[in-house]
Amino acid sequence: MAKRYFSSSDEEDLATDSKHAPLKSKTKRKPTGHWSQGLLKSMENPDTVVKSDEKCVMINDMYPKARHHYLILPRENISGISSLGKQNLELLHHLLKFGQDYVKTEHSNDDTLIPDYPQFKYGYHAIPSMNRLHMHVISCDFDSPSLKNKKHWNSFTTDFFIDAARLIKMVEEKGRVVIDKEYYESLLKKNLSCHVCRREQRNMPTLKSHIRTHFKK
DNA sequence: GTTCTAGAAC
DNA sequence: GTTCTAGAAC
Repeated sequence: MAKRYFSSSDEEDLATDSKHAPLKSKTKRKPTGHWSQGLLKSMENPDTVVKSDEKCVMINDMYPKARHHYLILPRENISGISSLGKQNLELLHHLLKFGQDYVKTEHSNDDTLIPDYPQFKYGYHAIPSMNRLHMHVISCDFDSPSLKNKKHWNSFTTDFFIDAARLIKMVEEKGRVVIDKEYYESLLKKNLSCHVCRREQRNMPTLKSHIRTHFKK
């Protein structure tokens, strides 16, 4: 059963509204109801939470882009990577270690799917869609029905995905994370390229079947 | 972030 | 005719 960011009643309300109100009176949603605020609800949803401690909460990504895909969010309200400063360095280290420890205990016995390639990666999207700082913990198979388009692909397989260790280094050296929006947006539009052998692929279905050729049978 | 779908690409 | 992508969503 899929976990949802919004209660179905939210959507029914809107549907009812458009049916019975021809003038389409703008139903002003509370900010918390907007899709971009969904992670906060997921953090509070026991069905979605995988593990937590006093500083952070780990949840299952609702639309996993690989066989294993988690998000780790600090309990502290930090809107995103652009809000980070040196005062958050200890937290950033904690989030990374939290994810690595989880993978070590829960996935160390997993069969190696792609030989000579990292099994998991840890990091942040340069331009995230969802509010509240969240670190991705994702297995590198990228074998998932929810991975559907070029943006999905490039957001995990290009430098748009900022490795957690690299992000920490940026904060250590510059005191914050500077995002060149145009540059990172351009990465999302790059041609599809296999993350393992870097060969370009014609389209998504081709790519998705190609990456399977790297899997250990 | 997703869903939906028009029209491009094949 | 079918597959696939990409942009709107009030």
